[in-house]
Amino acid sequence: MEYPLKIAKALADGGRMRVVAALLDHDELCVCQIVEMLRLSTPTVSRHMSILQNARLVRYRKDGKWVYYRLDKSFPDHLRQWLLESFSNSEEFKADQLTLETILECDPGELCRQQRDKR
Amino acid sequence: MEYPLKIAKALADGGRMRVVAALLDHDELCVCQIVEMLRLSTPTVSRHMSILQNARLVRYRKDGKWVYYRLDKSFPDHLRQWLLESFSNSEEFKADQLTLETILECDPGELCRQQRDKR
DNA sequence: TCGTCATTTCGCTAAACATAGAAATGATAC
DNA sequence: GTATCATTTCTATGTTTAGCGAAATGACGA
Repeated sequence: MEYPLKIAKALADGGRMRVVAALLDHDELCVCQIVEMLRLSTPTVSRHMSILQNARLVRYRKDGKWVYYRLDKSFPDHLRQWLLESFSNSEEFKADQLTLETILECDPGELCRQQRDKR
Repeated sequence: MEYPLKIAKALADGGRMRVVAALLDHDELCVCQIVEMLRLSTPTVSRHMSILQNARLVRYRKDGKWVYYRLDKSFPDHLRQWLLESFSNSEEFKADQLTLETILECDPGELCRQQRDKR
C-alpha cells in the first residue's frame, strides 16, 4: 500500500504531473529546462524533482554543471500506459509539448543565463 | 492532463487509497462498513467518498437507508492493473482484507448501531 | 586556490486539506 | 404525520504542502 500511495502523492501536483508527462516524451530534461517550462523558481522545481525521485519515478544524472532528469527504469508499466492514454487527449499536454520544442532549441547554458538575468 | 491529475489527487490520501483497494476486491461496500474499516468519523468518510466520486473512480447506489459504493465502470483499466499489482505485495492491504472479512459478517444495521453507541 | 555557476537546502509565509462535532437532509417505519 | 435512522453538509481547528528568497553545496575553469 505504502508504495502506490507515495506515487499518487508525488503525482498529485500539477507541476510534477507536467514534468512526468514531458519525460514520457523526452528522454531527459535539465533542471533549467523544467524551470522554463513550469515557470516556477529553481528552488521550487528542485524540491518537486526530489519528491518525484523519492517516489522512484525519476532518476538524475550529472553532466558538468547540469543535472538531467529522466524517468526511472522502475517506472511501473501500467502506470505509464494509463498516463500516456490520458495525456493523448490533453490540451495542456500539447501546449507543453510545443513550449518544449522551443526550449530544447537553446542549450542549457543560454537558458540559465536568461533565467539569471531576469532576477 | 487535468483528468489524471484529479485522479492522482483523489488517490493521494491513505484512507481513500485503502477504500479503492478494498473495492477492487469487493463489489460494493456500505458507508458504515468503510467507516469501520478506516476507523474515521462518518462525516470524514463521506467527504472522502465524494472526492473519489468526483474523480469518477466510484459510484454509489442507494438501498433503503444505506448507501453502497462501488468502482465506477469508467475506472481506467491500466490504473486498475497497476494498483492490483502494487497491492499484491502490501501488508496493509492484506490486513484490511482480513478486517473486511469480519466486518462483512455483520449486517449494516448492526454495524451502524454499534458505531452509534460508541458516541 | 579562487571565482563562477547550476543546483540544492533552509527559513519562512500563505494556501490547501483532513478531521471531528453539530446541524441539515432524505428516506424509511410506525 | 411524526419519529427514527444513515448519510451528507456546515463550521471550526490543526496539519500538511507549495512557494519564494537567501544562504549553502559542489563542480568546473582560470
